[in-house]
Amino acid sequence: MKPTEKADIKYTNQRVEILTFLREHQGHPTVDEVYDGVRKKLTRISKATVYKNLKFLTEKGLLEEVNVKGVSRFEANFIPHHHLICRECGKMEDFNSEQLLDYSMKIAEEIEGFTIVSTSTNFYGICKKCRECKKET
Amino acid sequence: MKPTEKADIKYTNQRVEILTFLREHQGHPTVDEVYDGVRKKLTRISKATVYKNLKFLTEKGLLEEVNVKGVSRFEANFIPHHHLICRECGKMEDFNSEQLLDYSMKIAEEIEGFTIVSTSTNFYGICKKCRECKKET
DNA sequence: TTATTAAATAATAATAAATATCATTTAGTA
DNA sequence: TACTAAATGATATTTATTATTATTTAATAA
Ligand SMILES: [Mn+2]
Ligand SMILES: [Mn+2]
Ligand SMILES: [Zn+2]
Ligand SMILES: [Zn+2]
Repeated sequence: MKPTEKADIKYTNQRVEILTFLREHQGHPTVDEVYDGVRKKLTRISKATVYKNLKFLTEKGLLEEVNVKGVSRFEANFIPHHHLICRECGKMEDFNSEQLLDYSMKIAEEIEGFTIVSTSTNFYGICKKCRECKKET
Repeated sequence: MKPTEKADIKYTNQRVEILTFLREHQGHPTVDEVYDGVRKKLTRISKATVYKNLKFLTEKGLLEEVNVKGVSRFEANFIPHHHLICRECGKMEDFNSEQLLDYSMKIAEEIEGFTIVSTSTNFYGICKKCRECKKET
């Protein structure tokens, strides 16, 4: 693990592989996708360990849990960004717009009762693939 | 149910009560909160019916499922709006900003590969209650 | 480098959440 | 009012998640 990395945790092989996998796969993988991915390196890893560590790493602030259409997914990208979400298939892509972040944070300053520290905008629609599938029918 | 309402569905007592409850409780209730709320009117309603109908009404476009900190919640407010989300307790409040919707939709026009139909911004932070709790410790 | 030890793991059991089944009831209609 | 497809309630089943525990391991210091 990078020596620059904060977090006072034990970097076990299992945790390193989970983090590495998520950092190399920016598509917001599910629990099962993480499990299958990590198993290629650590064939004996238990699914309970994957569950426990996804939860643990999320609590420690090294991961974020997101949810699309009822399915939990995990995010390792901590650079503030937005998401394009397909209402059809649940695909979730990163989308960057510094100006939208700035605009939202400016608006956040006006909000009372909540102390806002970050924002993220979801863009809902239909992805290219799903749009083409629908045309065919 | 309002005669103006679309949706070609059977308006059973159970469905009417679920929709009514969610429309009268804008705080994004969970499955259990819906179940408990609706049971005050329909004491014999089954939990399976609540699950089935929340899913059904979501598919029919009369409800929306959201998720905060791994917990499913339901939304009956279809007027485009934003959310203030407490990272501490998971509270989720509505927040309106027409200008932010406009700004986001303008940006959405530039996006390729996705056809965007709506946007919503999440403001993450800490609510008043949680902030005061933390001060005390 | 090796010994020590608290924490993490694998395997599995236990819970909780969600869905499926099916006999009975009901909303919508004719 | 009678008919029928669909919905319900009760419960079984499945799936997702968390807890338990004997064993292993990462981090620390001798
Ligand atoms: Mn992302
Ligand atoms: Mn809302
Ligand atoms: Zn899609
Ligand atoms: Zn709070």
